Amino acid sequence: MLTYTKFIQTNPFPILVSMTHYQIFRNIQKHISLTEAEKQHIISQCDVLDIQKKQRILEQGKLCKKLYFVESGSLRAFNLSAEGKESTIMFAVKDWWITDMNSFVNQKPALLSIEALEPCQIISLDFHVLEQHYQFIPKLERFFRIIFQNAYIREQLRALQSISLTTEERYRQFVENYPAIVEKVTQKQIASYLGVTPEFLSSVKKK
Amino acid sequence: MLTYTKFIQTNPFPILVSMTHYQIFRNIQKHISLTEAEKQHIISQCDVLDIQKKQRILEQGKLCKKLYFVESGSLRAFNLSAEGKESTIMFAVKDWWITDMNSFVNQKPALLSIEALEPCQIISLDFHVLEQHYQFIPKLERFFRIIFQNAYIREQLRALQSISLTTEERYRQFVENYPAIVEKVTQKQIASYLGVTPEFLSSVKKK
DNA sequence: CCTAAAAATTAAGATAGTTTAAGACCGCGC
DNA sequence: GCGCGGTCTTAAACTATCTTAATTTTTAGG
Repeated sequence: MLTYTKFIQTNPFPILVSMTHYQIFRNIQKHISLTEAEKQHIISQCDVLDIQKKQRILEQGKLCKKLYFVESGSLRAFNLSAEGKESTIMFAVKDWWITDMNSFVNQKPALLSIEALEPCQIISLDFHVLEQHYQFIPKLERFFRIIFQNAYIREQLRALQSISLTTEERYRQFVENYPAIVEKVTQKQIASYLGVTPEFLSSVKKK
Repeated sequence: MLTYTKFIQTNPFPILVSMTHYQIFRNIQKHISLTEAEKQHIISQCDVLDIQKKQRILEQGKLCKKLYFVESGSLRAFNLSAEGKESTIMFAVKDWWITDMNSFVNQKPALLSIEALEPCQIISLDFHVLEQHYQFIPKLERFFRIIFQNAYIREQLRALQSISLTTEERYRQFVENYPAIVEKVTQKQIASYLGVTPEFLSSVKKK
């Protein structure tokens, strides 16, 4: 096994910077532990991107080749229907993963566009690079097993709420569960996440 | 590595039955490969259950300790609201996994009851046993990573459809995506999956 | 084969949500 | 400091969906 010390001795890079300042590693290490060498290896294969407000990192209809982690800022993933109606699928704030997972995993055209709500720093992982990481750092399988497990649980709860609760109840739940998001997004975007018109959400809130 | 032949020679069990007749291993081996010894190990820690129509394997409000795989038959997972309204979260037919994942993973009270729609043979995996399997057969992390990844993709698509499509469109999608399920369940249950009343679904179908 | 119970259909009146349109209120670039 | 575009609110008319209840059809069990 490649230890930290051994890595330093054999390090092809002149300087080994500790990776602890990256939020992404704090995120990963909530579930598995990584050596400094592994972190160095991972980050060396990532792109760290600064993007502006309204900039899009994925365009509906294209192939999605990247998985994104949000170091700072916030983004929105949404679908635009043939009739021009936007439906927000998810918001991502600091410390969240985001992509069009179906497009990323199955290399199908994206149903979603992803757009920055404010200036963001994000880390992008390429599809093929991630597949290699799974081979060389198998504990990443465990990490993403847990990530997807939680994502599945969240989405299933959302599906339940969306078929069983009234709009008012769903709005309350949203505000309660995601207070950090409520502060960053417009009411129109919340409406498009709940699946109602902004006018109707406005009238629901009045009560 | 423990091969099949070597396993027979050292097998503590008097008879080694090939496990290929279990659907669950065909399911697992869609994504990873298992040795006969590993299959034997896994199955020895499972319960294979035969349950009758209408029998419940999970009751809303209780702790869910098991993950289920459907060898044959079909089941339904649903939530019963305080007002007495049933919402169907998922159907599971042959070759599907089913449980209240939030309850199973986080050991919280179940939001769902799970009930057989017909006589079923199911395989049940205990929570703690699965955690041990992850340790001793790490490739199971990969298997469930893929399973949860697909489950997440499906649920996210469902969430999108439920906020963006009309009832008629969602009904069409359901029939198209799950023809095997449509044949086994009542229209009332489909309505409760789509989040509409049976009366309304009936009137939608008339057109 | 018969019957009771559940499911499906139909229809009328009530509620939830949309559409359209108008006016008030920003925040931002010139 | 002005004007422009996007957002939020309000309201009226319209459509989708629910509720209730009655009627028919299907199903399961003895």
